[in-house]
Amino acid sequence: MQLSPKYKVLFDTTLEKCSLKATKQREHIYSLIVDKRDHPTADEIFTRSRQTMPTISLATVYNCLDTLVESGLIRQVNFEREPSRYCPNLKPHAHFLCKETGLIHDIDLPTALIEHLKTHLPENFKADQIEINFNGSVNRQKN
Amino acid sequence: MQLSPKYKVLFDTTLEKCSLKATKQREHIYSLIVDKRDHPTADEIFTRSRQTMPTISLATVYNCLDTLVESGLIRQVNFEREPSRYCPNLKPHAHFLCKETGLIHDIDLPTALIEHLKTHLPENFKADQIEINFNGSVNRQKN
DNA sequence: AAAATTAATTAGAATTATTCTAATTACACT
DNA sequence: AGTGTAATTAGAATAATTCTAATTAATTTT
Repeated sequence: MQLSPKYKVLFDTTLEKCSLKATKQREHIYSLIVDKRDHPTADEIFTRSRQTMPTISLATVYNCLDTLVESGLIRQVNFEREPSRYCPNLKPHAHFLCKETGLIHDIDLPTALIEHLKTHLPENFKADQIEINFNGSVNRQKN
Repeated sequence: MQLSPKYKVLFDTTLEKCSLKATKQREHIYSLIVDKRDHPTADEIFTRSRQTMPTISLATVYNCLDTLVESGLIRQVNFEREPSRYCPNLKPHAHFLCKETGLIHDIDLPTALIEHLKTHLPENFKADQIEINFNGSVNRQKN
């Protein structure tokens, strides 16, 4: 609900750089995604945002999410054709969807590994982005 | 439209193994996907299938595609939230979506590399599947 | 500061891919 | 031939997202 100085600066400067306005709706939605990093859907974000900003509309949520994704402040995460989810982690990483819990986990991957993947492309192929999604289950740790 | 013996056997034995029936609609749809490997959508498959099987319904196309995916005869390919596409290539491979042409290309990846990716998962994470999607552009080769 | 311009938000309708429902058809087995 | 089960079918329903047109907010120009 309240962005920490670090994220506030990132938010302001990033939007500035894209000549987009740092509106209160955009900041509110961004702060929700930064605060609760459970990869929420647009609808979940809509519900959460109305708790403290009851007049916000679903269209605005979608608009703001698009803006945040385009500016590079958040990433859109898609598994199969499920509703899109949103993630504030900007480090290169993959995602893991646990089929038991439905939870999505960030998986850190070394940049070198991601670059290595690109070497398998034919030479006239130029990749802007790589998306790596794991499906599986997270086993409870023995104790 | 007519499955080669190799694919016909694969089709029959795979469905048999899953105790599913090798109906003419399923075979027809499978043959279209094997024949024209351009990663068609359900709707494109529906249009193509009606050319030689005019009574087939869209629901059947979806049902057959589900069946073929579940039996492992084809793979479902999803980019962002675009309509699902279908692919008969069963070797482990990634996909590359060219933003200029909209075409999807298969990218062969060594099994070892895919296995290597799994080593970056926390040890209690067990992956059933990995999906790797590239976005970018294919540059015309200089000549 | 008022007026004008532009961008962002809003509510609700529209779209689109997909799934569901209920009825019919096709086939395998007695 | 009759019965049971699975598959197909048409059309309705769903759900996520996008679109439209009107309003609001913010910024720049007069």
